[in-house]
Order: sequence, then structure tokens, then C-alpha cells
Amino acid sequence: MQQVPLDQRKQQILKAVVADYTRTGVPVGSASLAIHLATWSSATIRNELATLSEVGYLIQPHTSAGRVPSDLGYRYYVDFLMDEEDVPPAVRRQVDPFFTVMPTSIEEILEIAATALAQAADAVSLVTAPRALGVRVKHLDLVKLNDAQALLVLVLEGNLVRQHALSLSAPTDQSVLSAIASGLNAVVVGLNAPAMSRLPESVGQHAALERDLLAQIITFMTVCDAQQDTLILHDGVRNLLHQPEFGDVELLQQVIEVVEEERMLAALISAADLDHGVQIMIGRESGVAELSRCSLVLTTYRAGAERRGTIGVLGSTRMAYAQVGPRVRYVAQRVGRAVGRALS
Amino acid sequence: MQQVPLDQRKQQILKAVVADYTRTGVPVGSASLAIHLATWSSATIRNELATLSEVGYLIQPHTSAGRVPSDLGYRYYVDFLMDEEDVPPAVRRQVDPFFTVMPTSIEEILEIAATALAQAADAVSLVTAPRALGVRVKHLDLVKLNDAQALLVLVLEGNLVRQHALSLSAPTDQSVLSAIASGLNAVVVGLNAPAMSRLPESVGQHAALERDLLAQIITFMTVCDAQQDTLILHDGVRNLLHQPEFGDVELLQQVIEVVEEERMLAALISAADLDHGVQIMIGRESGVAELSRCSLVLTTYRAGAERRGTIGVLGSTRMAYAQVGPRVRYVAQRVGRAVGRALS
DNA sequence: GCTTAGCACTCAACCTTGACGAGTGCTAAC
DNA sequence: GTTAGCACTCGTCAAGGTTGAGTGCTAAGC
Repeated sequence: MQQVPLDQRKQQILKAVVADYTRTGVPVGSASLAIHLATWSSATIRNELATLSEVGYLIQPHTSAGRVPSDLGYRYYVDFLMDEEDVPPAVRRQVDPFFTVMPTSIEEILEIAATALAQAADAVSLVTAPRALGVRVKHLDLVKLNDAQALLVLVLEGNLVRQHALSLSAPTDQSVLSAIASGLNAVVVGLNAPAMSRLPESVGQHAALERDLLAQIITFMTVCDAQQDTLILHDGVRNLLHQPEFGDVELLQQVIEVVEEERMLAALISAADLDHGVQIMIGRESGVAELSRCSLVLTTYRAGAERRGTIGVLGSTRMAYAQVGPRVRYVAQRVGRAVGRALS
Repeated sequence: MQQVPLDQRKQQILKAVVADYTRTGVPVGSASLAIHLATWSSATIRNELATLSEVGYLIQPHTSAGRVPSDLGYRYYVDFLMDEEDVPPAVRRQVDPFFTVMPTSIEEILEIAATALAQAADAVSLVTAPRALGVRVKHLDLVKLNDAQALLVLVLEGNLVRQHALSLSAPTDQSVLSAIASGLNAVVVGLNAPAMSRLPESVGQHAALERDLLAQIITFMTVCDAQQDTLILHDGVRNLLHQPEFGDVELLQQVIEVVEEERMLAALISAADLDHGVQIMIGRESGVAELSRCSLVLTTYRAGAERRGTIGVLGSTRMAYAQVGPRVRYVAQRVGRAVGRALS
């Protein structure tokens, strides 16, 4: 179904339908619209509703019911009709305290952000870790575990700490490991995985071991890079429960399954085109059948020039897009700032 | 209501009621019991059901309905009648692969355990980190963040890595921080927070700074100790959705809220008496009104002599206790082993 | 005295029915 | 092009009736 241009009056009526339906959750009829849009009689509005249904912007659940916006109708609304609302002070006051505490690790910030956004948008919040297109090392350390293994502790930019067991080709003393660690620290700090693999061959007493460990470290960092995309925090499943459209347990089950599964969300998020502010995916636009009655509102948060992550919400298609967009952006901005602070 | 002793036949009937109701979810009547317990007629069973109702082991949803076990009935069943079932090979085959991967960090193991247990028990799984009654330090490191702050990276026993920002009273070079770190490593390894506070006063070049930092480290470790109790992972909310008793969205909402909130669960878990195998809390026994129609099956997993954590499931009171207990124990054993490996 | 067949009774679940009303599409007049 | 009017549709709701599962009680049987 193609998007059809609408005249002034049809636009106004479509907008009124979306507003009313978003508020009440009940199919809206010509009579109640006539009260709101006093310029025209209910009969005129009825005629217009009929054409809006014909071109696919509205749906009639049954013959004697009012109209409900279709995915396409929401799309038209979001693209051309919506007036975004400012984030109300009450919501700001609700969100801000979350970011006054000063956590050191990015994970903590993200977890807090998920809680804050779920509350602010009254929906399920989704947050991914910031992608850095090659995370840079800030500090590393090696701790002996046993004769065959050493623990790599990696402090990445943003104070993201990662640990991983490295295998040792021969029993090695902690003092040797410490020496290697400080040697590596001297050359490796500020580098990402690709840059590290271009390092010159090391020389010195433990060159072979050092080379071996470095190779393992690079492999692990590449894994870290890849994992960043798939880490998705979520919160606020409870917010779906009080919405009438999720009274149907079947539907609810499908949605929760997708959220808990994470895999599909990761695919969706990485496919999202987030270069231009807020991306809104309405109903079937997501391509995930289970989410056909849900919408996603996603945006990026930026911490510094290169690092950006995705943050957004998942809710019913009947969500207050005019409110949710700005709120997601607001939280994104706070997260970006908080992550930026943690990075410095 | 007190627990009343029952004669042989009443026991057999109560057991049959629990078995039937657990299987079908439908109140069970005398007729269907008479088929199963062919020794007595439905009239006799009816008389027995009446007395079982009188003493509070059974409940009648309404006059012409069958009987349903009360919390007390389940309690009697669990305490005296239940024959625990072996974990079937199919479930073992489902659980085991989760633990064949060899993650280094305890967090990863716990997350895996949550997923595995949710699957194995078809309920919401709950997992807490292992408590060590005073976590011991294995290694520490200090990384300069800026003139006023340094990042403490703490590798605890079990390769649990914790990071925290420490404040610096004066601008300090990374080289000085590294020196202090290696100095502290020499004395601090293997100690828990109380033991660290009994360390002799440090002497040497950076004694004042070192003392200041050590105090901050001890504070942070105490916080870590306290936090361990409250960290609860959960998975498998989706498993509640296909159970008929949660068709009521109200109920479901309350339960999910408690699970997402975590605070109440933490209190429950820390109050649980887990010295003797599996602890089962049935319905209102938990004391949490929102969970009045849920049961908890908890046990400890042990990794080494001193370290133990809690693992268990939250499900409907109508759960297959005879199956769930052993499965929780089975996963607990795997987790203990995996955590133990990570500790070594 | 315990057990059991029989029976009257209860009550949730289900279906049917009809009234109601929200909302529509169409038509004819303005 | 707009609108009042009207016949029509169809979901919702409440009332009434039927069904059947299950009970408690009683009286006869072992």
C-alpha cells in the first residue's frame, strides 16, 4: 500500500483520530470527532473517514465500529502531522535523579538508563552499549590463575572492564606476567584491536610468551567488539501489562518472548537507520511478526565523536508518539553525557 | 491453621488430589479420584475429601466444584507425601550444554545458570551471586582517570572483577599509582575487608596516599560484600505466561512487578533457611501478598567450603514440586561445579 | 461400624435471546 | 460541496434457561 497525499481536512481528521485513539484506546467514530472538529458535521467527517479507510490509513474493526489508525496511518501521522511535545517538567524531575549519581562503569549507566527510560516512556526500554568501532585499551593486567592459565583484566575506554582467561604455553610466574603486562601497557594503551595487530614484533626476555599473549588479547578484543552489538539491556516489561491491548495473554507472551530472547531485537536495532534523529518503526514495519502490534522508537546517544549506542523503547503501536520521541531523545542525551563523563 | 496428622487413606487421597490438580489445573472431584484409587468408591472418597477440607488441606472454589489443595495441603504433600522424581535424561541433556562452555567470570556462569534453570523448571529462575562472607582480594590495580580520580580494578576470589573510582587528594602520576598498587598487592592478596582494616600502618614514600587509598578500598569492599546479597539475576518470565492461572493479567502484573523490582526477592532469599537442602515456600508462606499464588523453590549451590549462593525458581503454587526440587538441585550442583572451576 | 449406592440439590459455565446503542452508508435536500 | 435524516449493521450487555459436574446426606449393605 502506497502513501497517498491528503488534503488539509483529511489531514486534520486523521490527526484527530490518532490523538483520540491514542488517548482512549477505543475506536473513534464520526460523532466524537464532530465535537472536536466543530467545523464540519459528523456526516461530512463520515465521508472523509470512508476515503481515509479506502486509501488504507484507517481500519474498521467491524462494520458498526469507529475507526482505528492503520500502521500506514500512524506512519503518515508520524511523518507529516505530529507536533512533538516538550518533555514535561514532571518527567524531567523523574529522570534527572537517575543521572546525578556518578557511576564509574558504563554498564551501570546503561542499566540506570534502562530503568529511567522505561519509567519516562511507560514502555519497555532497550539500551545497547556504546559501539566504538574498535574499542581502545586504557590499561591491562595479567593475573596468574594456575600453571596453564592467566586472567587478562582489560580496562577499555569508558572504564569498561573485561576479563578473560588466557592460556599459558608454559608455567609462568606472576612476576613475569606483571612484567609483560607493564611492557604491553607501554605500547598498547590507546590502541584498538586492528591497531594492535599492526604492532612491531616484540623483543626482549619474554618475547615469545609476550607475542603469544598479545595474539590472544587481540582475539579477545575482537570478540569484545562483536559482543558490544548484541548486549541489550531492557526494563519495564511491567509497563505493558496495564495496557488494554495486551490484555490478550497470547500477544503479551509473544512480545515478552522476543524481548527476553534479545537475538531478534539485536538484529532489528543493528538494522535500524539512526543517522537522522529518532527512528520510529511502526507495527509490521519491523518485519518481526510477533511485534506486529508494537512500535519501536529508537535513537542514538553519542558520547564523544566516535562512540555511539542505541537507546529506545518498545511499546504498543497505540503509543503517544508525540511524547515518546522527545522523551527518548531526552534520556539519550543524558546517557550520552553520563557515558561521556565516564569516558573522560 | 495447624498441621493435622492424617491416616493412611487420607494421605493417599490428598496425594492423588495434588497429583491430579498439578497435572490438569482443574479442581478434582471424587469421581475421577475413584477411577485412580479404585479401592474405594466415590462416596467414601467424598467423605474423606470433606474431612480434608475441614482440617484445611483442601479448598473448594465453589459448592459444586472439585477440590484444590490449599497452601497447607501442598505443605503436607511436600513434607510427607512427595516422591521426588529423578531428573529425566532429556532435561539433563538440555541443561548440560550450558555448562560445557567455560566462562571465566562468575557473572557469566550465573547468567547461563538462570537461563538453564528457567528452561529446566519451566518457571522464573532466580540466581544470586555466591556469598563469601567477606570476599578476598586476589589482585588489584590502580588506573589514573584524571587529576582527582583513579580507577580501582579489583580482582576478587572467583575472578569476580569490580571497578570503582577512588578520589585522589592530590594529582598523582600513573607511575606512582602503579607503585602503590604493586605495594598493596604484596600485602593485601588473600585478605577480606575486615582483615584489611587490621593491616599495619604502611610506611615508605607514598605512605599517606597509600593509607588514604587503602581506606577507600576497604570501604568499597564492604559495599561489595553487601551488594552481593542483592544481586539477583532472573530469567524465564515467559514461562509463566502459558500457565492458565496467570491468564488473569492482574495477577501476572503483580508477579512481574515483584520480579523486576528485585528488592522484595532479595529480602525473601536472604530470609530463607537453606541449611537443609531445598527450601520450598508455598503461597502465602512467603509473606509477600503479591506472591500469594506463587511458590518458591530455593537451594544453595556450593563452590568450595565457604562460598555459597542461592538458586531457585518462582512459579505457580500448582507446580510439579516432585520434579522442580530435583531439577533445581541438579542445576545448583552444576553451577557450584562451574563456579568452583572459575575459582581455582 | 465402616462402606457404598442413590438421590436431591447447588452452582458455575455455557448458550440463547432480545434490547440497546454506537456507528455506518446512502440519499435527498439545501 | 455540505449536511440532515434514516435505514441498517453489528458488537455489547443483561436476563433467562439448560446442562453437567460435583457435592452432602441418607439409608441400606457388608
